[in-house]
Amino acid sequence: MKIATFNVNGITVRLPRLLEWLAETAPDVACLQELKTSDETFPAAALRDAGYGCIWHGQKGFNGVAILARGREPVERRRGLPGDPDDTHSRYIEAEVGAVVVASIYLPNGNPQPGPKFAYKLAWFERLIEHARALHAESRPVVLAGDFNVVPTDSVGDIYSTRSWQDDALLQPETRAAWQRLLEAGWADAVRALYPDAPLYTFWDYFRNRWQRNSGLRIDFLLLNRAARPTLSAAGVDREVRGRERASDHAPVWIELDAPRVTA
DNA sequence: ATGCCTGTCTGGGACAGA
Repeated sequence: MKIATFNVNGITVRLPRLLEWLAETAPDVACLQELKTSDETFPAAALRDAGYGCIWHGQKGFNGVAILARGREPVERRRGLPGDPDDTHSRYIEAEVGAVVVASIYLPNGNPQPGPKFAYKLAWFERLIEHARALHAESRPVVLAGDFNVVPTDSVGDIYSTRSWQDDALLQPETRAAWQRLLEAGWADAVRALYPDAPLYTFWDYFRNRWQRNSGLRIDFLLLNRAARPTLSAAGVDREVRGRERASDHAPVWIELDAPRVTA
């Protein structure tokens, strides 16, 4: 089963690129972020015509997450994280697709920091860690996929250079500490697990020719719980998608899971 | 030193993104 995550940066303007990528790579599950459109204007018909059932949590103008499943309907389990009834952002949706549980996550950016947006980011991260605790304990395979808005380390495997990013919310110690606590609960960073040292950038800013210079950041991830980890067989970043006309500033990331093992 | 681009909603600027 191929599971992908793709921050589309506006599904309306990106629809041709999204459909093209779905046709080329045929993921069984695709988690999308930054739909930037309301529930009413989500292009469900076009995606169904492309062979994908979908659930989505939209929001006018910004945020928005979706889960697509090839040839089937995702069974929604939850939209929005627990822990803050006043949180109006559409950043989390969770579903069952066959034997697998999948979450599409758009963690807050948090800039500028310090400030209320950074505080919101850290608080949202805490809610995710808390919710993920129960997910990790499930006996079924669980995949947390999305844009986590964190650069895990200063290494060239995660960022081309920190010079322009020292004060950015994505690199702050508090952000990285939250990321580490999430992983320490047992989640495996799937793509990194297969490629321990390679640059695995998933985002290149639109300006300053950052794509052309390969000045990228690794901020999109697929995390696996204990049940999913042994089934991981392949992973990658569809970098070429970032170089196309009218591209998102993120590239799709994907993993391949073998059929879940049956325990005797 | 700086959203330098891009998308969205709007109604030409502002906000958000990372």
